[in-house]
This record gives sequence, structure tokens and C-alpha cells, in this order.
Amino acid sequence: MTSKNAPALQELAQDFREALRHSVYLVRRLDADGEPSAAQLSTLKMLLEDGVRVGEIARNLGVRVPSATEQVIKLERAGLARREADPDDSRAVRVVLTAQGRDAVESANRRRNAVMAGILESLTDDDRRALAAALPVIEKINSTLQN
Amino acid sequence: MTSKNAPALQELAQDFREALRHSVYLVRRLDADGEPSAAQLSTLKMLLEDGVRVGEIARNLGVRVPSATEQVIKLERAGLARREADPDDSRAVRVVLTAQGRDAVESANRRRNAVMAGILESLTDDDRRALAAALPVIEKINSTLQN
DNA sequence: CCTAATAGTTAGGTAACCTAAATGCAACCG
DNA sequence: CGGTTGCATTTAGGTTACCTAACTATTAGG
Repeated sequence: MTSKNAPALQELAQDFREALRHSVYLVRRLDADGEPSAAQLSTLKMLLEDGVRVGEIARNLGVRVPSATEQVIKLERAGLARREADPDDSRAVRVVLTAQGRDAVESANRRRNAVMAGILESLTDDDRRALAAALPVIEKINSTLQN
Repeated sequence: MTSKNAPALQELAQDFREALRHSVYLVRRLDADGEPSAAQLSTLKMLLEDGVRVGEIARNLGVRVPSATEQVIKLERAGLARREADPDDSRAVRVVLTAQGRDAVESANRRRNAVMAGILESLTDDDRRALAAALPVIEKINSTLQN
């Protein structure tokens, strides 16, 4: 079976890329008005662990620091997060969720999960098993990002 | 095992969303300068089948018609596609790839596949098998989009 | 100390989406 | 056959989320 591996790798790469390419549009479908955007939710989720620095957010999301700053400012204006001075390093900033921010993450997650669950409902048990088995692999691939 | 299904659905939805959320950043990593963007590649790939209408592109990608128009105009300016009058319906437009456009799709795909293959290389055989098994499922989910 | 590195913000730009409105053609109806 | 209705597309004007370059403030090292 090892002889099948080299060609399969190229094909797998192609198919996986294709699947991700299409998934971008799926993810957009989960957005709703009056709810933090996907990018903001990504930032908010990071903040569930308290006192995160702007640079950490950027690194974790794979974006540049100014993009993270921008998101944090938007969250702050929306009353979902607060910027606090870092006691140890006064160059740094600690971003923390407000209670409202915590609620926003939770309710957005609930709603989005429900929509997704509705979609997954139409799959067969075998399909769901196959999907579940692949998710840790996909996360492993995604963690390649962190460099 | 049916009793395990209802809770598993919520959890699967959550995990799948999480994986896709992270994958957005992975996909961005595959971009390179001097190459059509991911959105443009999506449009170009549709054009591999000749004489596609703007509305079809939009529907297929899950975006609004003006967004498709915009992409087509950009491709045209880049010399990668051409807009032709539809002989049967003069309201409509047929978008076709130029030879240069065809080359651009192919070489961008080759390069992007190679990068992805490099990432997948570090997986175990089992991982790759699990991923391969899930891709048709993911495509099935994505096709939910088409409405 | 002073210089180099680090953390973050500001300024200005681009890509890719959106809605609403305009244009131009087709098709149907009386 | 003329008028209305509807469809395909473009134009105009926004928004969001990214980017690079340049600036400020603070820390740390020689």
C-alpha cells in the first residue's frame, strides 16, 4: 500500500483544498445579523482565557497585530471586551471579556451550532462517523499554522 | 447506539465549526503574490467549463451577482477571462477563460497543491485515511449550500 | 545611558463581499 | 403591436477584515 501513498498525497491535497475552498462559503452561511461576525467570534473565543495580549491574539489567529488591534477596538466599542494595562509590562495590553461579551460568545455559539447540527442531521450515521474521525486530523493540520 | 446520536450531533456540529473556523486561516496561508486570489481561483475554476453566465457563477459560489460581476471584471482586466455576448439572449453574458487564464488556474493549483501536500506529508497513514474518508462527506455538506 | 528590540496604535490602502438602483432586453398579455 | 412585468447584468456606494509602513512608548542589554 506504500506505493499508493505518493500519488495519493497529491490527490488528497487537491481534494482537501477543494473541500476547504467550498467550505468558506458554508461558513459564511452561518453568519447572522446582530451577532458578532465570524472574525470577531474567533477573537472573542480567544478571550475566554482571561487577560490575553493583542500580540497573542494575532499570533493565534494567524493575522498581523494591527488586524488584532482593530478587532479588539471593535469589540470594545460593542461593549464585549475591555483593554486593561498589563501590571508587569506597561507597553502591553491585557484584553478581557466583559460579562456581555461572554454572553455574546455563548449565544452566538449556541445558535451557530444549532444551524450546523441541522445540516449534519441529514447525514447518515456512517457519514457522521467519518466526519468525526477526521476532525482531529484537520485540527492537527490547522495547528501547523502556529509555526 | 442511537441514544448516543442526539448528543453527538451537537458536539459534532461544534467541533466541525471549530475546525472550519481555524481552516479559514489555513486557506489564507496558501495565497501567494502574483497569483490569482482564492476568490478569483474559485471563479476561474468555474470557467473551466466554457461559456458560463455571471448569474451561474454567483449561484454556484454562493455570492450575489454584483460580486460575481466584480470578479469577472478583475479577471478580464488581468487578461485571464473574456466576456462575450450570448447569441441566444442578449441580456446575458458568456464568460470564457483565455489561454492565459487556463495556464493561471493550472499553475496556481499545482503550486497550492504542492504546499498542501507538504503539510499532509507529516500526517500518519491513518490520519490521511481518515481525512480522505471524510472529504466526500464534507462535500456533501457543502452541497447543501446550493439550496 | 544609550541603543536595539518589543508591544501596540495610527494611517492609508486593497480585496471581497453586500444592498439598492439603473439599464437594457425578453416575453407575455390583451 | 404596445405596455407591463420580469430577468441578466452593471453601477454606485457601503462595510468588514485584512495588509504594510510609520510612529510612540517602554523595556532590556552592552
